Amino acid sequence: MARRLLRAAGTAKPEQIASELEHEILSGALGFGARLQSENELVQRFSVSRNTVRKGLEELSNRGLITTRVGIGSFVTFDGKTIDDAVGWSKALANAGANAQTRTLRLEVIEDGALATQLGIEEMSFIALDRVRSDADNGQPISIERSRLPLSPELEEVPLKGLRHGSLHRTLRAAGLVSHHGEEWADIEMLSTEDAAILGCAAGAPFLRTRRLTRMSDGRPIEFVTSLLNPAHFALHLEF
Amino acid sequence: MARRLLRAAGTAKPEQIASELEHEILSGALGFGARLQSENELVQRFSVSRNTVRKGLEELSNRGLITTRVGIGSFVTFDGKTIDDAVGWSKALANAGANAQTRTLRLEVIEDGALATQLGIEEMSFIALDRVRSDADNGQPISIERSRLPLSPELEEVPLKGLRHGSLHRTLRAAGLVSHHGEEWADIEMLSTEDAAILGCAAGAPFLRTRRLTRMSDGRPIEFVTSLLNPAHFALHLEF
DNA sequence: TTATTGAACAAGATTAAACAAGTTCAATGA
DNA sequence: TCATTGAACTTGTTTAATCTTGTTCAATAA
Repeated sequence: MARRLLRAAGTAKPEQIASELEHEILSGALGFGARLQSENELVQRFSVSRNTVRKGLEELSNRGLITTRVGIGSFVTFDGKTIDDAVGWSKALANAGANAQTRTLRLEVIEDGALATQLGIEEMSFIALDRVRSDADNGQPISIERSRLPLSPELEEVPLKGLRHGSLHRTLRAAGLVSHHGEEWADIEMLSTEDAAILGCAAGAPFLRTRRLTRMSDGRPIEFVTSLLNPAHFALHLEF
Repeated sequence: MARRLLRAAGTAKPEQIASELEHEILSGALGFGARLQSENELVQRFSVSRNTVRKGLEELSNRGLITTRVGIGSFVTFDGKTIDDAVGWSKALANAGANAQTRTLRLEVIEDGALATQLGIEEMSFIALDRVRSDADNGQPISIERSRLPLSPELEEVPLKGLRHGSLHRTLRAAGLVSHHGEEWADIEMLSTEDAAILGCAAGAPFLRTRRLTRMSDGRPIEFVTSLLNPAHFALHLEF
């Protein structure tokens, strides 16, 4: 809850609770129809009084996210589309409204001690998923995404069976890996010769590079993804 | 505390208290979102009256370091690492830990119908504030920031009197213009010859460009700022 | 004169407790 | 088998006490 508290710093407790639960709903961790924890359970979880919990739930009810029924509990009644492939904090927008095609470059298990150290975990095995995105019209590659997922029992079958419906987000959700908070970096990188070959650009061309690390609510890293975006096709966009 | 008191000897008590607390905030002892001691606790800590404590807190609030809420307390709302005077959601981090110097290129009132149209407002007068940031060590320019603020009665004196404490954030805060939400875009721009001359780089060099629009809670635009950041010195960083 | 104090009261936030009322489910007994 | 009971859960509602900051004002000290 630490991250959420940061965002809601200086606000009243009911607002912090509403913010935390709203995030779980909008991120899809609590899907349509799901039952929230009972008020007494929330009392223990947030270490507040029941009155305070109830004010938070009332706020969520006012926002149209949940409905509450006597003797039963509170349920998610928000049917809006949850944002696929990550939370709605920063998205890369294609300038050309072109449809993008995705091609998988590789999907396998790798060992990466350096990344494990960087993430502060012991597990050195990762699922490596490299994908290249292309303009559906002319077939020109416009971005590369390299995902690294710490290998967990829930994900062991992924390299064999592939992604669920071709979506990494759905695969992670099905495995119970829901992103809660994280970090993103954005800077400029000059293309290496290998990447330039994949992307059909000149080596040394400046590309927008984003690196994103998402974590679970307990801080365990879920995914580290590095994207190379053709600046002619992409800009980063963020609403706050 | 002894040293602090010595340093602030001869100044008013509220100022001493503000100075002491400011030091704790700037040093990181009180991080973003942290709650300050209650006023009654501060009364005991500094052995002054509550009115005096409150004056000190009011001073900190004016400096943009804390916000205070009835029935809850005072909270640190100063991020400490924001490169520009803005909300602490996306920050450009200098790779070199160098201190940055800021030089004002211009501060005047301009007319910009295109921008007014883009922002969806009728007022075509803006305060234009262009600043260049330089490495304090070697004096090399590393970024340009161009702010455009819709001219309002509260801001009419700014071009004449300058910024409050040299800070745009404090000036806006004093004018009651508090940013509530907004948008940001980030992409790559090749330097124009004029910008290249200011920045001491070659024309056509790829720079990180961010454009940010902040609005008040009622949707009125407060500031539109375009930044050009030297990719050798800056990366964008976002926590979510 | 000015800064500071001390005190009182208002108003918002939070807690803790008690009780009412709706739901579920298993045990009970005819 | 079937209806009933009752315990154990749920949310709904109210109350009082205690914490917080907001505001005002007269007394006091430098």
